[in-house]
Amino acid sequence: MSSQNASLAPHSRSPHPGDSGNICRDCAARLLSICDGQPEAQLDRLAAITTTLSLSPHATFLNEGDPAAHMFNVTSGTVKTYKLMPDGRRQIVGFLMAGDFLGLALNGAYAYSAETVTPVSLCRFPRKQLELLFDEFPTLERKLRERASNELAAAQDLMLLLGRKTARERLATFLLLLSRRLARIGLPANPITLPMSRAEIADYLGLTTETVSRALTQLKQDGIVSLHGNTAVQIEHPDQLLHLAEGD
Amino acid sequence: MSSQNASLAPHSRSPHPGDSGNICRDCAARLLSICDGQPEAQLDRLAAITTTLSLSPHATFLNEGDPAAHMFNVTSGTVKTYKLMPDGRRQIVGFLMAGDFLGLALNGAYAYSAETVTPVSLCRFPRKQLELLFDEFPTLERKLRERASNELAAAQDLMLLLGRKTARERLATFLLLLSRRLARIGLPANPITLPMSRAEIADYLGLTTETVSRALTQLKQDGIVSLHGNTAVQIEHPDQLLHLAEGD
DNA sequence: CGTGGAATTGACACCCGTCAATGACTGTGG
DNA sequence: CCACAGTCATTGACGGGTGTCAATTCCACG
Repeated sequence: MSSQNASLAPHSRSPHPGDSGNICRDCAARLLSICDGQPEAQLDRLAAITTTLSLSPHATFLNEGDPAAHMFNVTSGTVKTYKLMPDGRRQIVGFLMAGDFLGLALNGAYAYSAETVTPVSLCRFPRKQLELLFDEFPTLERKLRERASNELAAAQDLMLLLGRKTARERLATFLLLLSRRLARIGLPANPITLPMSRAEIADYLGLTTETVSRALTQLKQDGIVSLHGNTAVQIEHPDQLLHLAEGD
Repeated sequence: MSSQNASLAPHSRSPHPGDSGNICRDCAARLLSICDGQPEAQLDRLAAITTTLSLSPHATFLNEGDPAAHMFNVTSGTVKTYKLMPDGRRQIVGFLMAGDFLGLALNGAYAYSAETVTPVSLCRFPRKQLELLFDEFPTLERKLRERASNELAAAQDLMLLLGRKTARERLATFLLLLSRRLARIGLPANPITLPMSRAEIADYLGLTTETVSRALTQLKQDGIVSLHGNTAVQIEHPDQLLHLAEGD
């Protein structure tokens, strides 16, 4: 049951002659991605193997266990990557935004599934061809290694969260992480606009939607945050939120 | 309070002339590590910047937040990497054995602390010089990227465990992981010899020692495993253990 | 064979999950 | 512009799994 994905809508804008630039050189997410700092010549080569896609929300475009034929770069929107247990329990292992790379493979198969949260645009690279480019351009491989290291560090932070933090602390940590992340990609950091649902937050934090809701209400009642609608969260006391997140 | 570590005992066996080989070429863990498949010339260069260390158990040799001056490769024994919260809560993010690489940095600082579990020997590389070697030998960087990818996949498996599995399932998963890991480095896979204490298992699985103990007793009473002393665990029904680990 | 730390076991409390009901948004159609 | 429906979020009552605290028992080591 791979790719039960009706709304995948490839806008195959492969580079064509007559363009003033190429899709990589003009990429809005370039400075955020592994393409940052790559010389023009390499960008041209990269563009030649790139396909850009636009997906609607809630589209599964990658299934855990499927042969890892492609790698991706998110250029806009939010993607969730997750793992499922046979009985349906779900753990979201990452929310990916502009500049983030995905397509991690283990023995040639994807290690997780991926689904869009919002409308998303991404670049798709054939895995084999991208690996060949790595051989040619070590700076690209360097970028990817650095990226992998950062993700590993983030994963370990999440392990601490999942293994040792209370529901309240998890939510506080999450809000701060998201705030910083949004800032990095140039979106407002303080009235945070949550791209994802409570259920998705819960699956990321190892909780239930009810517990997320209760924890959020509690933060609101403590005056640490305020809510405006379901998706806007204003952090009223960043310092208190930080203390909460770190558990002291 | 960096390196409050009395038992660090560097046996500085830097390479010296007259040796039949170099410390990397003769390394017992070479085939398991990032050094696997590297040509002789690169191993010589690597050996030139390598210091080997022998540490006794429970030695902290790396502190979260300290400047990341070195990177390490475990050649024998078991190391734990962990993160601490201000109030003392601990999450072990990995047990590292022969062939494993550590020294992950975030903004030039270590992302976790590391402590020996058993007697350990490791190779230490100055970070700066190792990075220079990466520039020269892309195959080395490739190895490291692959390693980082694998660790990321392992980290995500652990996230699923920490976020969604019951105590019983966590322990089952742990025993299977450890069994496979021991096999890979050439140690017996079925009567598993646990290098770590119950408390360390607990800090890895996001539980308490009491819960680990209870879960283990339960597995024993179900006839799925049997215990011989505190450190030997025999898996009687690998299939049942596997089902348990996956939650069905 | 004795000693001390580690592991196990027990009693109990509490946080969070479960199940269920209510309430609040969003978008659609009258 | 409003009414309505459907989905999502919140709130409540309750139970269970795991943490906490304490007392044994076991085991490795001298």
